[in-house]
Amino acid sequence: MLSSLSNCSTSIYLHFPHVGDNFYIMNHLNQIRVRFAPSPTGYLHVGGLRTALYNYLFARKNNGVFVLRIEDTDRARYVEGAVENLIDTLNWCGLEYDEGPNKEGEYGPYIQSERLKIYHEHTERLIQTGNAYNCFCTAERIEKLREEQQKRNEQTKYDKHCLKLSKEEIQSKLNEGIPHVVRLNVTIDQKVIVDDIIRGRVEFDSNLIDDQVLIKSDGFPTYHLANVVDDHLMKISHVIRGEEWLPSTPKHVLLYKAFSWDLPIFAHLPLLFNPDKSKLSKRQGDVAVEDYRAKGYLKESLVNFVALLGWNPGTEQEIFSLEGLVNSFSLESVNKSGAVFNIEKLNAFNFEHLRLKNDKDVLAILKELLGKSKYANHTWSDESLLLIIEAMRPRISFVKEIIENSPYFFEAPSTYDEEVLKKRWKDDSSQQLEKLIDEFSKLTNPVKEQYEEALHNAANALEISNGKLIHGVRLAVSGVGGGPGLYDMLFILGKDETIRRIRTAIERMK
RNA sequence: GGCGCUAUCGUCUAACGGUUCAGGACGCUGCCCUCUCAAGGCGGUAAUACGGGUUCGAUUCCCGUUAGCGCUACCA
Repeated sequence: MLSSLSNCSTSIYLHFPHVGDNFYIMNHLNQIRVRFAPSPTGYLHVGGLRTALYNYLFARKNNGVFVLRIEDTDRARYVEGAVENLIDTLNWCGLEYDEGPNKEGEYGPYIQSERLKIYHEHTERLIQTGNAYNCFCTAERIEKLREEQQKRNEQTKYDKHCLKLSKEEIQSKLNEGIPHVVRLNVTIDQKVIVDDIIRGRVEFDSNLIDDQVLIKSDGFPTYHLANVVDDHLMKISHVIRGEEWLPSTPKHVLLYKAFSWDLPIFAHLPLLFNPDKSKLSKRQGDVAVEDYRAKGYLKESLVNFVALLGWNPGTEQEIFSLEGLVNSFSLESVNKSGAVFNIEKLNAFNFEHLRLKNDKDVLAILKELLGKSKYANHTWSDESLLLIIEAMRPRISFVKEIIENSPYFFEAPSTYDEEVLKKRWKDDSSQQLEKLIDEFSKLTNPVKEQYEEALHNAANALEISNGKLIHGVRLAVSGVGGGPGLYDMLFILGKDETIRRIRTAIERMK
């Protein structure tokens, strides 16, 4: 496919800074510096989280620096409060950056809209060296050009029309204040090589690369210019980003070349997909980290799950803390192929991480949820909430399920599950439970074993099996057929409440 | 259309040419345990897209086909 290029007059063989098997030993940079460079569109996409995470892990693993840079060069997409939200979400995930907004390092500012002067100075250099030029073409002309090219089934690209303008013409147009952009002057017939840690060597034909706009007519740089200038100035050693950037990387390579700058090392991450393998999008479920946070996912599970989408430690371990991920992570073991974001597995991770959490943390979450629930006016002692947590933890994947699945710990049942009623409540149930109430009444401050003993006594006296009583009590006390062990439930509810609920049930079954 | 990337169970993945009738996890499912629901234990289900090479030997290397995805903006 590249045979037509075999007689190219020039080839760019770019500096490929790897030594032996170790990509990380670099000649020109002695410090690992990576960046996460989102555009503030309002929320953190889970794909963005994965990119941020890999950058973070790589930095931490290699004693490097993790930079957060805000790419807000598209004024049309500006969203109020997006940067604050982004930082908040990143912090919630535990991905603390070393340099960035509100945490200035040597290479700031870290918000691109505050770096306009830098981009213009660099663009001026490019124009002077002939690597870029002013373009005064109207949107209409470009549109028409594109249409014609499409009609002829040609590659759609700018025709370098304004490159032919004389110095005088340019100056006079500039003086007239005619709107213009600055374009990259891509030389033809070159082979542009991108070396990527994950994908190996990828070659591009420069004839297929458009004279990319570098500075828009509003004076803001495009991503292509800004990211190259900033990555260089911020001494970024490794550019770790999504695969959607791979096709425009040759443009970036050409820019580095035009500036006579060394290349960073590239690593293009595989994409995340919807269940139908299309690019992960809002239409098919939640894509914002904030959504998962709101739904009660633990940051530990989200981070752990997302880490394993495209990377694995080479062992069979799946459950990791953030520290564990740092220790095991390497860019070489990142996969090439995209991965489906599978909620079921995320849920399973939440289940696992929920049981790894200590009681105190779960208690804090539960109290927060209760405060936002219909039980906001009630208060429970930490002691009893801890007992509820202990009873429910093996049965849930989310803390909120304690409230959803076992409301009977917080209020008496108002209805009884019909199916269970049919199956477990017989004609003689009421009478049997009366006997049980007698036994329970004899107890003072009973512990769970005493409930068991009392129930046993009642069953013996009635000459029935324990099971007969147990199911009836469970239903009377909880309204449902499932849940923690009966005696645990009774102990948590307490003697008085237990008896009250059994009485209510007997009354209502009449 | 052009360019590029990718291709192992439904999904996430392991296997870095040969201890593989392809391993683990999620899901689904059977049994055990059990006062229920879970959890847990022990099983089961299910994959190398297709076709050519290279090789004594290909999931693994090469080529092609097919499919999926990405990019093709004065968006990132």
